[in-house]
Amino acid sequence: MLETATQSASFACKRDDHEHCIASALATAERLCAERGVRLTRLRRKVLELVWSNHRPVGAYELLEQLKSCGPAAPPTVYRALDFLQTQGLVHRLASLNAFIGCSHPQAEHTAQFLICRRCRNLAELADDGLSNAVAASARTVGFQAEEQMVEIVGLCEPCRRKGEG
Amino acid sequence: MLETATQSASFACKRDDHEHCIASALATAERLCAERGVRLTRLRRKVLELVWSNHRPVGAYELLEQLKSCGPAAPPTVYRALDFLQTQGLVHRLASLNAFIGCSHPQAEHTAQFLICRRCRNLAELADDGLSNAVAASARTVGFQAEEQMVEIVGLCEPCRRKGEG
DNA sequence: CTATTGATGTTATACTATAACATAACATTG
DNA sequence: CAATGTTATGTTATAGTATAACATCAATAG
Ligand SMILES: [Zn+2]
Ligand SMILES: [Zn+2]
Ligand SMILES: [Zn+2]
Ligand SMILES: [Zn+2]
Repeated sequence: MLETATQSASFACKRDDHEHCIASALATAERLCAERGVRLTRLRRKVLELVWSNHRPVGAYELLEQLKSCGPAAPPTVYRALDFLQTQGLVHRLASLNAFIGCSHPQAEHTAQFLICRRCRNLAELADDGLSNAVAASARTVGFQAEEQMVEIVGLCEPCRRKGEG
Repeated sequence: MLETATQSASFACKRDDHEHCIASALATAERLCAERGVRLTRLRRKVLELVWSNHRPVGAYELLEQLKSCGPAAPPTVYRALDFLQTQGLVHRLASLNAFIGCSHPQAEHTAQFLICRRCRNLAELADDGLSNAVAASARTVGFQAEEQMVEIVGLCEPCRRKGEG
């Protein structure tokens, strides 16, 4: 499959595909961690599964509640797992929501942009290299060397736009 | 003075100009609030002054401590003032830092981008309409209608870049 | 096996933000 | 001015987010 510069996820995922979408994310994570020689432990795997199961930006304490159903868990438990998953590029943190979301293409290095629908609360991840370059270029005009970008966009996704302002 | 699409502030402000820079921000705020028929009360004005005095992204509880030196103050005191100032476009909130900064050109409608130096912790505000349009256009490619943008860029400002990685 | 390292458990605490209700200041108007 | 409605502030409590510090456990490596 040819990959375009701009990829999106989550808005596109139908409810029916969702089990597959979780399984696929976990399989990719297993593979990447094996390749990298890092340990996707049961706990970390479980947290990643929960992140994908929610299928929308989810807070650390929400994950904690869900995690408690399979054993004891305290805040550091979930934050440590999330730190690992972020380091491995398997989840992203959304600064404007204090929430986490599974990365939809963790196999590729990318700077991501996030589209947050204010109506249905769903999220899509872009990896628009052109946009990312434009951001870096804009910073460079004032002599600033960009290293990390946080681009989070709030608005209406297509389905919600069709349904009207509601 | 001709204004270009991309404006920057804060990195450019020398320490010597800083008193003037605070006074000017307060004067502009007074004028804008008068024009709009909203009340820049003593408390709100004081909070805005503190935001500018710090001259870098500053947390609500830092402001609270500073505010306590002129009377009683609790968290809601400072958060309410900040809410007002944000609504009037006089300060911006930085989602990635949980911090606030004075807007460097509150007289004009704009979507801002923020450059955060990881070394000196200073911040510059851009208002690059071209970039803002590029962000909106990128969202539109997947049918998303952008309404609010959060663009926060971490890296090295020019002076810090010259001084080396440190 | 044992030393070393990395991962998890556990408790406490720091930091960020808002809810809820009481009081005070300000504005309108009769 | 007095009565009233409205906006702003004071005050207390609590919700929500994240990390420090230290103990224990599990997985390698020698
Ligand atoms: Zn991603
Ligand atoms: Zn939507
Ligand atoms: Zn601004
Ligand atoms: Zn710097």
